[in-house]
Amino acid sequence: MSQQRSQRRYRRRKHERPDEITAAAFAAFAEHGYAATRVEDVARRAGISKGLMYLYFKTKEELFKAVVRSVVLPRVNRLEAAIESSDLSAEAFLRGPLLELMKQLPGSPVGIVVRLLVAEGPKHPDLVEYYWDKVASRGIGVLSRVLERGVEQGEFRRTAVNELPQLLIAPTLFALLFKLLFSDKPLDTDRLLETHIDMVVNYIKV
Amino acid sequence: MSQQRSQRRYRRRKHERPDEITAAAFAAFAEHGYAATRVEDVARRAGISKGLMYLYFKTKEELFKAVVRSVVLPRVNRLEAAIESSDLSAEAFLRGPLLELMKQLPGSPVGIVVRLLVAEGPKHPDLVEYYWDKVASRGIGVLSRVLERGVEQGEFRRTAVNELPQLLIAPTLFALLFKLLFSDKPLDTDRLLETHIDMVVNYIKV
DNA sequence: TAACTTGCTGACTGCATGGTCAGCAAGTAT
DNA sequence: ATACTTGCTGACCATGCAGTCAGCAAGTTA
Repeated sequence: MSQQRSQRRYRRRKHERPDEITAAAFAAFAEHGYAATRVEDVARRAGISKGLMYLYFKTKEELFKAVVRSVVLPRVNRLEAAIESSDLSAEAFLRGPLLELMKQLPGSPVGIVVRLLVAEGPKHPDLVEYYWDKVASRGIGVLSRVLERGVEQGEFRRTAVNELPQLLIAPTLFALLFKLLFSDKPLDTDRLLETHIDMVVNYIKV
Repeated sequence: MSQQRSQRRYRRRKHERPDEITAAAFAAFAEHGYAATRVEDVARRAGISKGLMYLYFKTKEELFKAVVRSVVLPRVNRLEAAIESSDLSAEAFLRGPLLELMKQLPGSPVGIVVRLLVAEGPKHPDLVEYYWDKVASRGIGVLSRVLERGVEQGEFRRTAVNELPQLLIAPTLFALLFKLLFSDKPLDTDRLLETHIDMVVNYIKV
C-alpha cells in the first residue's frame, strides 16, 4: 500500500554521469582537499553509489585528474581565443582584458585547482606535466606574444620582461594564495593588480 | 659471547628529542606532504619509536604545528632584526638586503612550509592565524615601514604601493610556487626578482 | 510479457595507519 | 647491591576508507 510499487531507485543516465561526478568531486576537494575527501562523499554529492563512481573512474587519482582537466581546460581555451583575436594596442590589452582576467582568477575555481596542485602535485608528476603543457606554458606564450607585438609596433622597449613574461601575472598568484589562506584579512586585490600592471607598463613603455 | 651484555637499546635524551622529532617531521612532510606522511616514518627518521613521539606530541596535528613554528619563527626574527637595524637608504635597502632575502626564499624551507600551509591551511585555522600574526603581518609591517621611511626622506613618492606593500614581495611567492611545481622547467628566478624590484623602485622614486 | 542487456547498488574485504598502554631497561639515589 | 623513577619500546586495537563484485532493476527488443 505505502509501497506504491515504484519508489524508483535510480535512473540510468550514462551520458551525464561523468560531468556530474567531476562537479561533485570538485566541490568536495574544494572543501576538504584531495587526501581528506572520501570517495563515498563524492558519490553522495553526485547522488550515486560509490560503486558507480568506480565504473566511470578507475581510481580516486583518475578522478582527481579529471577534475583538474575539467576546470582548467575550458578557461585556458577561452583565454587564448580572446587574446589572439583582440585587435587592441598592446598597452590597451594589458590594461584591459588581461587585467580583467587577472582580477577574476583569485575568486575563481582556478584558485582551488592551484591549491590542489600545490598540495598534491609532487605526488602526481604526470598531472603537473599536463598542467604545464596545457595551461602554464600556453599562458606564458600568450603574454610573450603580446609583449612582442608591443615592441614591434613601437609601443614598448625591449626589456628583461620580454624574457620573463611571468612577471606580468606573478602578483595574481600572490593574490590568489592570499585569499586562499587569509580570506578574512583585508587586501584590495583589484587595486594591487591594477597598480602592478600600471607599474609594468610604465617600465616598458618607450 | 656475541651478546656482549649491552647492545644498548636506547639512550635517554629527553632534552634533545623535541627538536630531533620536528626536524625529522619536517623532512618527511617535505617529501610526502602532511596527509601522506605516516607518524611511524617520522619516528623512524628520528630514530625512535612511534610511542615516544606521542609522548612529546599529543597528536599528529600538534606535531605539524610544531614543525611550522620551528621553521618559520627563527627566520622571521632574523629578518626583522636585520631590517630594523639597517641604516641604508630606502632604495639601497630594497635593492640590497630585501632583494637578497627574496632570492633566498624560494629555495629555503619556507617554500616547504608554504606548500604545507596552502595544502592543509583550510583544515587548521588556528595555525593560519598563528602564521598571520607571527609571519605575514610582521613581514608586511617591515615593508611598510621601509617605504614610509623612503617617503619621509624624500626618496620616494607616496603611491598606492604604500598601502599595498605586499606588491614588493608578491613575485617571490610566485617564484616559490613555480619552483615547487615545475622544478625542472627553466626560470631565472633571480633575474625575475631583480627586474621586479627595479620596476617598483623606478615607479615610486621621486 | 518475456527474454535480454547493462547501468547501478550496497554490502563486503583488506589494509593502512593514528593512537594506546603494559612493561622494560637506562639512569639515579641510597 | 638494591630499590626506585621515568624515558622509551613495540605489540596491539579501533577505525576509516579505497576498491571489488554478485546481484538487482531500469530500460530495450521482439
